[in-house]
Amino acid sequence: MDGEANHYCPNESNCPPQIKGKIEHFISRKAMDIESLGEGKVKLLFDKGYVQNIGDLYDLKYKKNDLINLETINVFEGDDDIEKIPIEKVLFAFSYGKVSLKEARRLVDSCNSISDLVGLLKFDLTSCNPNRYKSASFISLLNEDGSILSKISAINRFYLYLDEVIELFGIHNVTKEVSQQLAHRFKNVYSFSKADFFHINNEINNNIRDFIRDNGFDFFRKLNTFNVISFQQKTVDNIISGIEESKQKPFEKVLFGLGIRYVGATVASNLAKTFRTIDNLINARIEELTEADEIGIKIAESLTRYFGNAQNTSLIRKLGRSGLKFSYEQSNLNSTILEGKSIVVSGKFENFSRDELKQIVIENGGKNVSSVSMKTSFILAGENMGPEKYKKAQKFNIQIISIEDFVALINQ
DNA sequence: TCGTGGCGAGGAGCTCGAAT
DNA sequence: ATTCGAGCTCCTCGCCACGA
Repeated sequence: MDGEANHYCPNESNCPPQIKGKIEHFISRKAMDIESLGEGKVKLLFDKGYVQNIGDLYDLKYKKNDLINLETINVFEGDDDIEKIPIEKVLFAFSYGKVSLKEARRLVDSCNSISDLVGLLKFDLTSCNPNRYKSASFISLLNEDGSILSKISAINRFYLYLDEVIELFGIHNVTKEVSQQLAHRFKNVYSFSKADFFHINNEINNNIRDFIRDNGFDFFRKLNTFNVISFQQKTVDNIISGIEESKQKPFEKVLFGLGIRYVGATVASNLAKTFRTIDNLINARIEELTEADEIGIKIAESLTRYFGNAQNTSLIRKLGRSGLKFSYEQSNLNSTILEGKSIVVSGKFENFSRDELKQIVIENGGKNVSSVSMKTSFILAGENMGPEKYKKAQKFNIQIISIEDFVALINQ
């Protein structure tokens, strides 16, 4: 879109990054706040076909046993350095458990050049007491096939590219071309499991198949170029209970979670209060929408576009059947002491979270705002309030009050 | 058992642009 | 012209899983 920093993919319902982004938005703190799920786990669940849209999250409880022990090596998209592997990780991976990553790092740190390192690996450590230096047995392993050391020496860098590591890895059978093919293939998958790993290698070269089948996955795991994401019992329990608890979230949070363009937390809250139910909102015409507080033509058009898509309305029906709230529940005001006041909450508080304080503001008739302006009534400041907010408060002469003063004000 | 490392939670600031 | 929310990035710290 012209003049905009953000580009919206027109292929909304079939573009994987956009679908994953919508799921991430839905589970985020400001929306449904589903604990223990985040970017990495959402991507794994999506890539493995467990979650194709936000509605599928509510079916995960039926697949609990499939999720436990689900594991992937996760390649982050757009990471330019993904191919560069520090030499200590290469040594760690080649040691097949004989040397720790920490120990490999210590070895590398003690060297100023690759020839120092090769020298150290070739001579010094083999004479050490193996109990003091676990590396010793590893070094003798490297020495059995001098070509590993000589190749590292020839490369003369403290990092290797992925294809160079693969070339070292399958040292007797892998050609330069095959290692480049493999490196390219790994770079261009987002995540893969042990089964995917065998599949890739079977495709490429039968000669190295057996070797990789026995050692490959663990080797790449050790290389740590890829992040390992795994679902253990505790994680799965936390995710399932987080998803169940999200059914208690009020309508405005659900509405925000749908990820409709221009509908953030505040707009969602206004819409929920004004239209009361999802059906009223779906059926509202543009002119009815723009009559609502702070809703202009852009937001109204965005809403009608969203609700005009049958996939979106069927998703909403599915979420409704799962037990999510799609009608507004009026919260009882504790007082009207903050009526007409715009309040900024900033910093850390010992006994309250910021969200709790914002809820207290609403329950007492006040309005939460996120940035300081001349219209701000006061700032409720905890430890380490934003320095820019402080500057603006000084500039506009806005009162800054402590949590103690705020509590006293509410309890008047 | 303890150290390590990644993910997620919770906080911040900044820019852009919609609403008024 | 001004206000302030949306949408983004960045930072720190605690939790969890894994390996030595």
